[in-house]
Amino acid sequence: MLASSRHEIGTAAAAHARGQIHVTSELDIPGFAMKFGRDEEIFGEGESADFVYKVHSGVVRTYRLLDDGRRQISAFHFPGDVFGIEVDDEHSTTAEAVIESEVGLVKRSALNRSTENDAGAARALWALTSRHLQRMQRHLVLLGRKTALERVASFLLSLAKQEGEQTVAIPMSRMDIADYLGLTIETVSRTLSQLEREAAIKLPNCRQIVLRDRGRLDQLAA
Amino acid sequence: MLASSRHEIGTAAAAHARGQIHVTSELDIPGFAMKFGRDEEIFGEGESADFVYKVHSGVVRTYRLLDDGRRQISAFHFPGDVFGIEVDDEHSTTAEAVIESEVGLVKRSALNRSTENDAGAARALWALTSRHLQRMQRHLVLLGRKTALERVASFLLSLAKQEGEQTVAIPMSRMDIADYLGLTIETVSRTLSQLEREAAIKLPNCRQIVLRDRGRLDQLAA
DNA sequence: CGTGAGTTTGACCGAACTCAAATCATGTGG
DNA sequence: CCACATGATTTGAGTTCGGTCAAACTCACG
Repeated sequence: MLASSRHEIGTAAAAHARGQIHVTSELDIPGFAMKFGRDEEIFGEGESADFVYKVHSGVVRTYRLLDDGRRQISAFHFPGDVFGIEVDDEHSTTAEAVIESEVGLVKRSALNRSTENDAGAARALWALTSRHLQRMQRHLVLLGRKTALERVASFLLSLAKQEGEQTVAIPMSRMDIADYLGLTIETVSRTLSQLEREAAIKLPNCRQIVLRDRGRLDQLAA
Repeated sequence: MLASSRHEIGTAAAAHARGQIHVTSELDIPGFAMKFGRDEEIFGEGESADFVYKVHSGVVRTYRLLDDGRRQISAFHFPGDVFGIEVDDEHSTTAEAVIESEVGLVKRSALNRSTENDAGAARALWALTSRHLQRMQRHLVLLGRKTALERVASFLLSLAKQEGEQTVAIPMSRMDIADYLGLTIETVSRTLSQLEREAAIKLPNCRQIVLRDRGRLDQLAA
């Protein structure tokens, strides 16, 4: 149940202060980009929310931690996804790179300025937040009402949608999947094995999954 | 596991068309108010999202339904809470009155108009959505990582915060609580009984709970 | 190759679920 | 006002799904 120990190499804000940045332009608001290594923290829960982030490449997880180490990953963010938006001054989750990732940053102050003049920008920001909310609501059903088999099937399909391919690369560890689906790594592993026995998928190795019977998965995803 | 049958007396939009409305002003945007009886539907998932709603009195639940009837209540809305905000044209959840409730309505078109001119209004709308998102994230942890005891304790405390009193009125049924916490009614009931045996609470009747040892509840809520 | 983290598998356990019966609450008609 | 009918809640007994603990396996890296 305990989340594995994570090394905190530094936050985006800290690295920014250290000058480890690559300037670029982003969206319609100027920003810059940063690279984060595997498991590197992008921002921490409770930290000052000075930036909004966008995945350029790689995968990012955002999560909340309970006192005793139980972890709930609220979302994985893929290229094109924006994350770290907050109304309050503090981040309500921690964000880490799942694999080496390039992330675009926009200063929140700049964003605020532009939303005060530009109703379109304001609406875009709201729309992003609202999409997050929709994802959370779907996730809520999954965590509250679905079986392990259904959770894993839903997860695989959502990954497949990301990739569109027949064979899906799994960028995250079993621990990440478990903490996202509200299961243990053993249950995730067993469920994948079961799906393979049922010939719904094939797993050549633990980071690669071939969808063999998408109908079966769709049925399970409900 | 099946949600109990619900009678659909009509939607807000339909009633509006029938003229069953009480005109009033709401927030900084003019709107009107409606009364809904126990279990009456306010809007349905997939229906056109023509209004945004605010609880004046009573309690409202919003939920999603799976094909086979499994239900996940995403939130209870109490007086002062705004619900039914959508970016898309369709409601992503169903909303029903838990008890007789008076609800304020604002036309979305009016809201859109005002957010295009007024950056403050736009930000207020975004802030509301963002608060919903925060609630969802906390709920996510509860559904994914907490035990039945912890879920029920968290729920009681959140109700108590609504009321601020020592003795808490429970407006919703065990079924509602179960579908909110991702449990069964039997588990909810047993857990409440256990908390009573532990002297953490007292339940004079099934719709009334006295908080006896808030420290214990806080500890469980983690 | 050897080492160690990550993953899979096995055996067992326990929290929550299911099914069923008893109890409580609420509203209705006599 | 009481007695009953109906639905909601509680309690009980037994089951099961997913968790825990432990061992075996895999694979990437030095």
